[in-house]
Amino acid sequence: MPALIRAVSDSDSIRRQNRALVLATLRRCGPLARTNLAAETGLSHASITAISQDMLAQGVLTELREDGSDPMRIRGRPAVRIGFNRLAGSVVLIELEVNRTQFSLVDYGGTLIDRFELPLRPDEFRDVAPADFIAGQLALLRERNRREMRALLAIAISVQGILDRDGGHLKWSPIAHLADRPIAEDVAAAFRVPVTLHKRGRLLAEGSRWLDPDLRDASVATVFIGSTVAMGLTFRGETIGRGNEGATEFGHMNHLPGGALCRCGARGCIEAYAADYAILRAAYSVPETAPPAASVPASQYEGLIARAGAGDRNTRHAFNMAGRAIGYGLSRVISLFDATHVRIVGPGARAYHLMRAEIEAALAASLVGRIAGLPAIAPQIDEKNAVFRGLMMKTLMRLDEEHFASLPSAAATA
Amino acid sequence: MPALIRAVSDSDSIRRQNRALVLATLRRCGPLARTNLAAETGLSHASITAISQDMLAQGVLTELREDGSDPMRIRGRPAVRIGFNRLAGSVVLIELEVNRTQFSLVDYGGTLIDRFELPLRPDEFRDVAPADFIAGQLALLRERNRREMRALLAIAISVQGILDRDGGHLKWSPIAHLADRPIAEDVAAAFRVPVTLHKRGRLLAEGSRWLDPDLRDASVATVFIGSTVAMGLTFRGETIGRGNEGATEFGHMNHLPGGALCRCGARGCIEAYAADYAILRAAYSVPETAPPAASVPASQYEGLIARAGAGDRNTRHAFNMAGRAIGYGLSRVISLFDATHVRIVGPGARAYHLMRAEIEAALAASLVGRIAGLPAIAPQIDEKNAVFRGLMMKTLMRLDEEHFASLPSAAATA
DNA sequence: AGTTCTTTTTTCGAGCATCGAAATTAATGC
DNA sequence: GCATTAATTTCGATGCTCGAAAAAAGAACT
Repeated sequence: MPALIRAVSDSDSIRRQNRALVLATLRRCGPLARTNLAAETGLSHASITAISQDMLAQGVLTELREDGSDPMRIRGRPAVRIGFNRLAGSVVLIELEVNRTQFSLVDYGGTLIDRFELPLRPDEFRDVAPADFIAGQLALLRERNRREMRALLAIAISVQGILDRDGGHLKWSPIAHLADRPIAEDVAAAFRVPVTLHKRGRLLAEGSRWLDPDLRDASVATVFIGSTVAMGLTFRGETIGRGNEGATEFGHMNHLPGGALCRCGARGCIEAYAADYAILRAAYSVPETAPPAASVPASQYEGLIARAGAGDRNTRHAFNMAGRAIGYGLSRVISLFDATHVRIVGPGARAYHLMRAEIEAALAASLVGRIAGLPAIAPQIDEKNAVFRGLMMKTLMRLDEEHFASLPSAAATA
Repeated sequence: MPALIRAVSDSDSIRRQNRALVLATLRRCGPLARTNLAAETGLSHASITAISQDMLAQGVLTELREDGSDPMRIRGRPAVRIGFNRLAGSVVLIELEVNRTQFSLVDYGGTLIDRFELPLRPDEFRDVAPADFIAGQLALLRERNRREMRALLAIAISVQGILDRDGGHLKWSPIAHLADRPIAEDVAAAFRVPVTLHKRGRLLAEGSRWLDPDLRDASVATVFIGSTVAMGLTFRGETIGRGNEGATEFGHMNHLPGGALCRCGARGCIEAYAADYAILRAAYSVPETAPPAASVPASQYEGLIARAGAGDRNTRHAFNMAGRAIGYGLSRVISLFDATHVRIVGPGARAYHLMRAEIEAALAASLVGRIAGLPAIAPQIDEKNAVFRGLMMKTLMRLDEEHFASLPSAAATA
């Protein structure tokens, strides 16, 4: 129930909402016959006919001609499934991370058309404006996919760091020289499509919801542990906060006042105990006030896990401290929002068994943990695509809602 | 944008939404002429006429005949203002607190009709079922207000403690013997009206939003400091979470692992540093592992503030530690949700000047505090009515939305 | 007292999206 | 070729909003 910022409702808003409902259902279930669409949405068959005719005429949806033999069919008129018209448009999804970046071109149906990945030099953005870097790569993408890029409808960029309340501007980022540079505006101006920035941690939550159906309507805290620590929260199936407000900065939530030195410069952040560099530091008994390593290769992190597995006391202790930081962090989170599920993702998921005892102990020590019970915690090893998936679904569903659901009726246009 | 749990939209939902819009506007602005109502809601004059005629006929709204001379009026047809029909129904609002309880009878227009307050014995609910206690007081209220109680539409109860996810059941409470007893069900059965439970901390946030127009659309953390510590969060003008899920348990959020002993039995809760009993304990150098005092009289707490003001080192230190706990707690909260405003309410608001430096230092030490800037923090001394106000607005607006906005049209009935 | 002006409120017809029920379509089975 | 079955469309009704024009209710002016 929106509280005060209500809008007038009229036949046009009904139209938009029901069209959006149809599109959301197709995103969730894949192509469906009109009959199933009616059952799934709760709309009458008559309305589904009207809506689908309209959107077929507009080229938003398309009928799937599946002449492939269908041995299961029994009798009656065969169902014709309807799905997204892949030609309706395309979007570019960009993932900017500390040392790599990935560009993906996806059509309206969610099919990957082209993709490439680049390493990112630490000083990349010192000399080149981020927007120019992106524009350059997009030009490349356009070379290779002229047709699809002509139908470009949106560009969405996943970034790490702190966005301002409107989500249009990066105020701080672990990616060097990236914060406080105009990105969305400049790219939007060059390509004449809307450009949105998204916080990586939230996309992770969004993405794991799409990858694991159990989580779809649950309240989930998705914790990424790797070279940073991040969290996305969903609440009964909705990502918390609209837009980019309310993005969580779990990694830089304080764990111990005046504690270990974090890459962000503050003391006692969770990240300063649980990120890869923190484990490295503790495992080799480097003082926790020592400046963090610039980066920890994946292989080295794996090595630390192995060392702990082999029984090395210092390394085990390092992971214990990490678990304690994560656990108390989670206990603080559930004091504010009672998550029913916790998913640990990223490289740190492989070290979950080393942290588990401390995580559970910390949660059990809190009032909410005792009363409401512990959330179901599980590592999720294979989440490589979660960010991409989240970015894609978010972007496509935004198109569904804001663009395609509100097209004027085809009849009116004709 | 609701993500997946969408509902079909039809002309009936338009009807409901626009009626709810009209009612919400009247709650916000008070009685309005039809013309102003149209301007304020964005609905056409024609629709406002239709809607108001309908709701006048149903007795939901009523025309205010204000024949009082109106020297300001210039020309033209005089405007007739429309307001809530006070006879449309009434609600009982119950505030259960650790040592007192208050019963208020309010009509649909929000006018207080009757009220009484009782002290609550610590063992009150050991011998008497909470529902029986409440039913007894309600019977009394009925004696005194036969007419209004016949039109009773809802009972809403403010409680302290942890509610389950559906908000129907109290799982833990600082009020002795109150948790895990059937309350809502039994009272509902006895009086045949819906009974809802509300967490006090959230009502505080809801109420201060209504009392301070600046906060109406802001993201606010309202912190209560007194015999307990509690927090309500609003997010761009909406209370976080629907229903009772997501209720914050700020007072029992961990501050220091293994720290001071809290009334809840856990160690290191914020409350164990910042509630009145914690100040008392620290001011007299009682070990922080000593069991908390059962209750601290208001006068004694005032005495502690005075003592600190007079320069007593131990007491000053006690308030500093409290500020530190609150400050780090807030820094953790804003790492998850960037509040723009913080309001300190309750008895502790009078001690704000003693805690302020530590609160601000803690916030400034966090990444989010540094990057996004500190929220505007201010004590709000006079909040006596905030809980009542929040409870009332929440309950009446719920009636607006769920009951009166969805009545079938008067024409259809006739 | 009557007329003009101004502002509020209502009336009227059109537009549009939904719905239920009935009709139509396109296959299978015999 | 004809009955059966299931998917889809057509049709008329309903209910809500809206814009424009009309009606209502006083104040101001002559």
